[in-house]
Amino acid sequence: MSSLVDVLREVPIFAELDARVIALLAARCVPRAVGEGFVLFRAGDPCAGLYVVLEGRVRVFRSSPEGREQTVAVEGPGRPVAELPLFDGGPYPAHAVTTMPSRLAFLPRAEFEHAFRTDPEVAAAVVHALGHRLRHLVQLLETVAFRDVAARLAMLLADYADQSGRSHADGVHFALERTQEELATEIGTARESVSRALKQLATHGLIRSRKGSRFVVAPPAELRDWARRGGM
Amino acid sequence: MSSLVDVLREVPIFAELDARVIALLAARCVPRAVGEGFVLFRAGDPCAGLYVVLEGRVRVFRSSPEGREQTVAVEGPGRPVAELPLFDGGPYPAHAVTTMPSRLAFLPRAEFEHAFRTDPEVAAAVVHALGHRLRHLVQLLETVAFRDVAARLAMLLADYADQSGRSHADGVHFALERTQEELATEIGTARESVSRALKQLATHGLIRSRKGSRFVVAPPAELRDWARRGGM
DNA sequence: CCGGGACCGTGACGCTTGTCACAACGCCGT
DNA sequence: ACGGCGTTGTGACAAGCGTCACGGTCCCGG
Repeated sequence: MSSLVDVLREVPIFAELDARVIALLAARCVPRAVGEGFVLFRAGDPCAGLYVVLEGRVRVFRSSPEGREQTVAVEGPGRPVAELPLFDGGPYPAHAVTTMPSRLAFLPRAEFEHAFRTDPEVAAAVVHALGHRLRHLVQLLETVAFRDVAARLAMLLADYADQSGRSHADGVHFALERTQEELATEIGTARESVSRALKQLATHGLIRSRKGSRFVVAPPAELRDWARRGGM
Repeated sequence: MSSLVDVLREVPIFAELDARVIALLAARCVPRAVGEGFVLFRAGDPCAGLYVVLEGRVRVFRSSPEGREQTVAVEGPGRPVAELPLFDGGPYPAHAVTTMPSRLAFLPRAEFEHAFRTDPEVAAAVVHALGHRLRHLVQLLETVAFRDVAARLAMLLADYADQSGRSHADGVHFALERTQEELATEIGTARESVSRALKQLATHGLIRSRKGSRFVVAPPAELRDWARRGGM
C-alpha cells in the first residue's frame, strides 16, 4: 500500500498545501477499503468527518419515501465527499453509498476543523470546493426546474464529454459507465424516459454513435446550446 | 445615517467578529440606496464583490431563454448576497435584482479576500453561510425533483411560518408579502398552478385562513409532513 | 449449451401541469 | 364614483412524463 501522503497530494482539494500540512492530515486519516454498496452515511446522520475517495466511486443522493431518488453528486478518485456539513454543525443532507468497491480516507471532524482554523490555505481550498459545488447545484436546479428530459440528458452528456471525452473528427468519444437507471436518478426522471430521450438525441444528430458504453457525441458546446434553446 | 459599523454588527455573517475587524470591513464598504428593480448583477458577470442587504429585499434567480424563472434565494436585511463566487474566481451563477427600494452595502472583492485570508473567524463565518446555503439548495432540489406543486408550496409556507410566523391556538399567523407570480418562481412552477395549489391546501385544512396577505396555516411540522408523504 | 438475471426498448394509459383565455376582484389615483 | 391596472380564480386543452406491462438482448455461470 503506497503512502497516504502521496495519495492525498493528488487530491485537488489538498493539492496546493505544503508537504508539512499534508503529512499532518495524512497522519490523522483513517484509510478504509469497502465493497460495493457500502453506506458512508445517511441523510440526517450527525456529521462525523470528511471522506475522500481514493479509488472507486461514491454516489450522493436524496431519496423520497416512495423510493425515487435524486442524485446530487457522483464522486470519483481524488474528490471529497460531504465537506459541507462539517462547519455549520448540522447533519448530513443526503445519503452516500459506494457504487463499486472503493478505497476511502476518513478524516475525523475534530482534526479537520483544527486544520481549517490554523491554516488559511486549507480554509481557502475548502471554500473553493464549496463554491464549485454550489455553482453546480444551481445549474442542476435550473435544468431540473425548466428543461425537459432530453435537454437535461444533453447537459449531462456535455458534462461527461468535458471531463472524460477525447475529441475526434466525428465527435467526442468517451465511455459512459452508467446504467440508464443511474442516469435517470442524476437528472431526476425515470429509466424509461432516459431510454426515449437517448433515441431522441440520436435522431437530432447529437449522439453520433452508441455501442454499449462507448459514446460518440456532438461537441459539448453544441449539446448545451441545443438544451438551452429548448431542444429543436 | 447611522454608523455602518452598527449595521454590520447586526448582520449574522459578521455577528461573531470582534469590533476591530468589523470596523475595518465597514471602512471599506460602499453603502448604496437603490430603487426597486435595481440590477446588482447578472448571471455570467465577473464577480466584483460581496453585497449585504441592509434594508429591502433582493431576489436571486436564474432565467430561461423562454422567460421562465427559478428563484434561488430571496434575501432580506442582514443577509449577504452572492458570497459564493468570491472564491473560485468564477462568474456569478444567477441574476440578482431588488424587489423593493433597498439599501445595500458593497464590499469590493479584494478587501473581502484579504479579510478572509487573515482572519480565520471571517473564514469560518463564510463557510458557515455557504454550508447553510448549500443545505437549502439540496432541499430545494429534492422538492422540485419529486414533489408536486402543492407539496412544494406546503414546504415553502412551512419555511415562511418558521421564520416569520407567530403561533396561536388556531395555527401559525404571518403576512406573506408575495404575489402568486413570485411564489411560482420560488417553487419552479406557473402562477395558475399556485392558485390551484393554494385552494387544495385549504381544503386539506393546512391553510386555515387567508385574507389578502395574512395567512393562518397549520404548524410547519404538519405542513412538511404532509408534503413528504406526498399529499394525502 | 442452457438458464437466469440485469439491462434495455417500446407501447399504452392516465395524471400532472403548463398554457391560453377570460372573468372577477381589489386597490388607488383622479 | 369611476376607470384602469395589477392580481387572482377557473375552465379547457394538450404536452410531457411517470408508471405498468411485456418482450428482447446480452452476459455470465453452471
